[in-house]
This record gives sequence, structure tokens and C-alpha cells, in this order.
Amino acid sequence: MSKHADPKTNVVTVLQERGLMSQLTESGLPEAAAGGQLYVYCGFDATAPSLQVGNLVPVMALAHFQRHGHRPIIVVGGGTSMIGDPSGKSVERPLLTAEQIAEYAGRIRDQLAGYLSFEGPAAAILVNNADWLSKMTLIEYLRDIGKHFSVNAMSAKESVRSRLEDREHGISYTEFSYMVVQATDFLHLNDTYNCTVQIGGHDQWGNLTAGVDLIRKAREKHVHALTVPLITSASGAKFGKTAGNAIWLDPAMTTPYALYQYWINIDDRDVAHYLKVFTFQSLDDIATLEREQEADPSKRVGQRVLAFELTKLIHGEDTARAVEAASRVLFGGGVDELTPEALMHLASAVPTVEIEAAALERGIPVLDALVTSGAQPSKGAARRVLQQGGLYVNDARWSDAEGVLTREQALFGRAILLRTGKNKYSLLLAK
RNA sequence: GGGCAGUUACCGAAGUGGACAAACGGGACUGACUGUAAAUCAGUUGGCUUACGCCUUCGGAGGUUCGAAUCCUCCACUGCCCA
Repeated sequence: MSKHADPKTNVVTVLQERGLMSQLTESGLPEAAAGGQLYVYCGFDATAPSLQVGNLVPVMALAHFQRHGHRPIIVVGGGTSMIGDPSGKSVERPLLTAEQIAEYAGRIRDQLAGYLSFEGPAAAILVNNADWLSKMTLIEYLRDIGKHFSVNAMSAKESVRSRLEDREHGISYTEFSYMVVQATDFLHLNDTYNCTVQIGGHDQWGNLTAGVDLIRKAREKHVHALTVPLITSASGAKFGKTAGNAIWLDPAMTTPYALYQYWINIDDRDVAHYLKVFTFQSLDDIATLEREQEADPSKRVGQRVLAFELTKLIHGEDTARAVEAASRVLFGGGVDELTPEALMHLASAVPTVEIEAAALERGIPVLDALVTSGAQPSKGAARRVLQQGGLYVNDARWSDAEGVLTREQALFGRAILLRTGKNKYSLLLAK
């Protein structure tokens, strides 16, 4: 696997080859990239305490830029998050305090540590747009920025137009201004760092070009905008979600085990595509994996590499090995192969609930166990699953709703492995 | 400020006094088939209960009624039109 890009290859070509490019302004970015170090920026919302896997697409694009010697700038949207992008449908925007944003910024930095280097000649820079947006006066904003925007042009942008036509929601003046504010960011970064490239999601195109236009009008400079594609899945399921919940990069919000499992379960048809987009594996290596995958799809070689690499990038190699091992026990040999050491690995990977040894001695009603372990939201739901034949205790189907779990079932005298459905595990562990 | 329309479960959307825990679709869950895949088929999808059943829910608060998601009053929010 080639970790470092061939510096002679143009970064734009690389992005294209890997399916990381959707739209690009016709402003000569490939030539500019070949001509020397560029500052490339991408903004991230600060409304959630963590990035999610969907955010990794622009992150990968930034990482490729950095590996070609360019400097990434991460903008935490402390200011813009308070306004709300009209392309997001949610109306309510939490007003975050400066402390919260600072905390989120720190987390984002940690989460990106596996992707971007914050040291060296191409060190990534992390800034908060509240630092400059909150200092701007209304008069300055209207005179220096607003003057360059035509309402007619703004109204024509997809993000605004769709809301104007939407009888249900409409659009507030605040949200309407979003693109102007984002363009202000670009202008500021251009003034401060001579930043000339902005990256964003496909739906950000209108906002990115607003910045390009502003810099052209206000500074008579030509800068670049590039969007990464919206990642889709072959089955039509939303990318980056399971059961409607986002896959977060924060291990407290999505466990590394769950993250690993998410990638292991990727549809065959998407594997090669995702390997290109989300890993740094060489295209040759990916082609090899693709051939192996075709020869024997049931081995999931592609998914295994995808899951391992992603877990490693996000949580580090040790964690990746641990969750890989845990997954191998659960979906390979099963409980028969479980050793006391492997059990400890499982406990750190699978959702685990500690119980009193005495409670286990007395016996725990199985339905209660399902609820306390968090495997099911209510006893009714637990009963339903059981009646449908979806409950397994230590990998053996369990059909007695009145049943009680005792030390007799416990592995090594202290652990009971619960499973609902095909692959949702949880562990009860006596102290 | 005035007028009109709307707010139903995870989402969309029916329901306009009793047969409503609330149609239908999507999503999700479970099973069969499989490879921890896809597709397909079947079932499930408010809480408690072995069950009879009981309890809570149709934007919020009151009211009318034997009985309210449905009628009335006030309030909040959203959209459209007028000023």
C-alpha cells in the first residue's frame, strides 16, 4: 500500500480517479496545484459534538491535498452554525456558547488526527469563523460584502429556490443570508492566508461559488471551488446511517465495534467505490481486492479491509485489531472458541452491562436482561423479539419468555452473551 | 395588524363525535433463504400484562358531551395572501 502520494501526480487527477470529485470551477485548479503550495479550506458545522462518517468525504479530499504538499484549513462553523444552512431542513438551530464551540473544535481536531497532520510544512490549520464573523459590524457587512451580491442571483441558487417554492417551510432572511456569510469566510481566509481553494459537499456548490464570486468582485482575484460527491449506496439506504442513526467518529457516541461492523456490512456493490473514497489504499491494491471479492464474495475481503482501515484511521491500530478480533469470535467460531482473554476483548467492544454476582446467583428474568442491557427498549419489544424467534443466549435460540438467566448459562461463571436478530450483540458481565 | 390554511406515531399521510392504539406508504425490527451481503417472501412496529384487560398518545391549556384525534374557547408554532 502506498501511503504517500506520488508528488508528480496532480492532486485533482487523484481526486477524480478516486471518485472524490463532483464539480470544479473552470479556474485552472490543476495548474495552480502543480505550481506550488495552496491553502485549501473546508468548513464543518459545529452543531454536533462529533463528526460523522459522512463528513469523511471532504476530509479525505483535504487529506489528499495535504499529501500533495498543500495546507488544509479546517473552519469550525462557530458563527455559521448559529445561522443555519437552508439546505438543511431543520428549523431549530441551537445557539452554542463560545465554550461549547471551543470544546467541539478540540474534538474535531482529535477526530481528524488520523487523517490530517497538524505539524510540518503542510500543517493543517484549525480556525473558528466566529472569530471574524462576530467582530464584523452590520454596516461593514452591508457595505463591503452585501454590496457584491445580487438578490436575483442568490434567489436563483438551488438551495434558496427550493425553499422559495416550498409551500410548507419558506425561508427566513437569516437563512437566505447563509451563503453570503459563508462567502465572507472564504474572503477572510483569502485575505489572511491567501487561501484559494474551498472544498464542500455537492449540495454546497451554490455557497462555494458565492465565495468565488465575492473574491472576484471584491479583490479581483480568481479562486477555486471543488465539491465532493454525495455518497450513495447501491441498495438506496442512506450512506453513513444504521437504523436512521448517524455513525459518529466519537467513540462515546458510536463504539469502534459498531463502526467496524458498519463497514463490514457494506453492500458488495459499494465496496470498491468506498475503498477508493475512504481509504488510502492504492488503486492497484483495490483492483486486486476487487478480483478476490469477485472470486469469493462470501469472504468479504473488501469489507474486511474497509472496516479495518477505517477503524484504524479513526481510532488507531490497537483498537482496530481489538474490534477485529472481537468480530472474529462473534461471527467466526462463536462462543465455543471464546477464551477468558477473548471475553475481555469482547467486553470492551460489544455493549456491556455489569451486573451483581448475587443477582446472577438469584437469576435474572430474560426479558429484564434484554432491557437492562439496552438490547431492547421495553419489555414488550423484548417479548416480541423473543416470540418471533429472534433471541439468542450464548448463540443458542432462547424461546422461553418466562425464562431466567442464572450462573448455569454464564460463560466462565460470569458472562452471558445476548444476541437479538442476526448481529446485534450485548454482554452481561457479573462483577 | 387583518384574512385564509395547517400542526396526527420515526417520517410522509388518512381519519372530521362511538366500530381509534388510530387506515395506507416509507423506514425500522424479526423470521425463512443466505455470506454478518443483495433481492424476495412472511410477520411485527405506544407502555404494562401469560392473558381477559388496563394505562398514555393525534401542537398546548381549558370546555361541551354518557363518549373527543374529530365540536367550542384561548394560546403557541408554520405557510400563504393583504396592510
